Amino acid sequence: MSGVVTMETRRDSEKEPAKKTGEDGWRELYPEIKKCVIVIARLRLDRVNVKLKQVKDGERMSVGGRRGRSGEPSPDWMAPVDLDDTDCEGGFRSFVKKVKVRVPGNYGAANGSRKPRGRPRRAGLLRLERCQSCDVTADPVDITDPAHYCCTPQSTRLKERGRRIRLNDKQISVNISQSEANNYSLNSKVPDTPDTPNGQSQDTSPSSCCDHKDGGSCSCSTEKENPLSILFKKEVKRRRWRRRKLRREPEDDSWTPPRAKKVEEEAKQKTNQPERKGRRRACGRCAACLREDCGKCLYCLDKRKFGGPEKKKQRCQLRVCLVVESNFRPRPPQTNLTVTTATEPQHHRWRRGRDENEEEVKVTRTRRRRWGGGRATPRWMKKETGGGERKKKGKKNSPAAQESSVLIMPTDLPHPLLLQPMEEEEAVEITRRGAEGGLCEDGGRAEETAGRAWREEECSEVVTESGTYYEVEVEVPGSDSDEETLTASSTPSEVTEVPDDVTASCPAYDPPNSLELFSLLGGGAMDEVTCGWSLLCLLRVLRRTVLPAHWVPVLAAGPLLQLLQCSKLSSMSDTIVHVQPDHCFYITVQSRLLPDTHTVYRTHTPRITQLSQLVSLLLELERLTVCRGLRVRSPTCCVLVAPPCLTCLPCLLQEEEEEEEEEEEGRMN
DNA sequence: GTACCCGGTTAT
DNA sequence: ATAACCGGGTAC
Ligand SMILES: [Zn+2]
Ligand SMILES: [Zn+2]
Repeated sequence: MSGVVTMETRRDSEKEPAKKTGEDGWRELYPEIKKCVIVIARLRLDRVNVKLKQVKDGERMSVGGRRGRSGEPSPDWMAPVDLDDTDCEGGFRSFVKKVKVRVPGNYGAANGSRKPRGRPRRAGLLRLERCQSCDVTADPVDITDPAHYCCTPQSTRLKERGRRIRLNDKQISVNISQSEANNYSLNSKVPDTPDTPNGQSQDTSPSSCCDHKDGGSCSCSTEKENPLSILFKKEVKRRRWRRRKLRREPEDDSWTPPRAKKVEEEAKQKTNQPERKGRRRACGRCAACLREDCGKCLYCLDKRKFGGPEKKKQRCQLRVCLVVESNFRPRPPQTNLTVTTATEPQHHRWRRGRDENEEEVKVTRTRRRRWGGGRATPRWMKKETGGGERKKKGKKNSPAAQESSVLIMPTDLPHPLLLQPMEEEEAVEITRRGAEGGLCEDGGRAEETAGRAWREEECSEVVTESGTYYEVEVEVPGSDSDEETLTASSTPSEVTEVPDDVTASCPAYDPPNSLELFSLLGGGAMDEVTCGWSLLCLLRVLRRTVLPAHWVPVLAAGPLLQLLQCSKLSSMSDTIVHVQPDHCFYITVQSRLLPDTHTVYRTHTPRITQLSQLVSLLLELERLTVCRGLRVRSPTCCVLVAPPCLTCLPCLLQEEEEEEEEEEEGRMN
């Protein structure tokens, strides 16, 4: 046994200073350490100390002193170690954990291991990883237990872990006391490290520890001492365990806490999320795709053909496919498209969440989509599983249920895109509530004049209690079918009631009640009559539904059901959603047809089969604005753009081109 | 084999 | 969170 080393991790904010006392310094001081004890303790609120004590093989730590509040520490967490001064104040305790330490070195040449991916690593980051020889599948493993923290990619598990490992986090004491026997290994690449067959298990690279790429030759499972990397990192804020892997990687190459795994799997099943297949591709048709590399942007300059170092390896910024991009990433305010300061793949951000753009090229509008990615599906678009009962009950007391003709508007509206119904959602969006619903018994309808003010409050309540789904309850009092409640999903927005008299063109006839359930799934052949009929049904439902502000449903010749934005104040004024008898829709804006390639077609099922879809569509439209295409209007103008953009890219480019031309002309003269 | 560039990983 | 790097999938 030799000295004690203190590894100090500081808050991100106080980086840099005293590097030598940090991990690097630690390593420099004790390059020969092979085994040690890690002590994690909280000394001060603003600092984390990890003490490392070198121990000999098999040596037993005999530690007196403090014990965890909950009694004996588990064998692996040997005991609290005496830390100087004040460390136990505030209810935190220190424990000792056996770890193996290897001296960091450079990857590469010496042991023939691979260069890690990603940014070049700073030399010698100390990494901590759960030993693969541990029984990670043993059931009652507490994922909150630092002992089970395994770390691989910084951005994934490590981050998860960091959240808990933060020693100024109260949880640490709890977590540690629950620990079980586990081994850690500490290491970074060392030249003298015995190599492994595929040269990967030693890799500090993200997928490293058990990257069975080569088909099961991983040494992790067989070699107890397999060194894994560990990184002490305090900062982390992932909300859930996330495991990612290359498509081709085998399933079990990395460890996910069982519980988290389970959750993940369940979630996956629930959302019916299709396996990701292939990578996304640009549409190849949009203005951007058809463009040539600009040769000026950051990525162009990176390309070999422009004499670049080929480091960034990204597509020309001006060629970022519009179809893909316009979907989810509003462009930065700056409209200067020749910028070279633009950030590197911002698109990475949204890409991650939504992976639907693969198959771009062949997707036609007849294909029904399912959005699975990203945040959980709002509940309203999920199948109701035995929630019927509960729902009713809950509603009874909910403010929403007590108001008539009032829309609840949650305040924090998620991106409308996230509200997309799943492809296979059931047609249960609109449910009839019979008399037994008993809503509103207490004269809840009195509120018709209620301003919008109160709703904010109510909304948040609703949101809080019901999680993340948005539901609008509309009570239609006094109609022939007394006490009828429609439930439609929606999102906050200005809302208005649909005036009854707007639908003048609607023939005055009443579809049978059985059709009031607006559900047109089932597809199949529908004759004209049926189609017209179904439009009527839809119209009828719409008339009873609170729609986003100033959208008015009317029936037009065709037959067509049109939704008009009647307000001149809306950015969507003069926009019409045309729903055809087969419930496919198209959109016109100021008499211009919204091009088929436009996002909204991609983000919505081609057929409107659910009221929710329609509402969602309208809400999404409300987010957009008409491309001003000031001086010129590109033939491929997108018509609707997402602010802060005011002009679509094609128009901008065209404008740009013309400007250039003009400039040249000016020069010539 | 090469060019392109997506998307995971890592530094900051 | 975001900028940067680069392995590797894919089309050719
Ligand atoms: Zn470019
Ligand atoms: Zn494109």
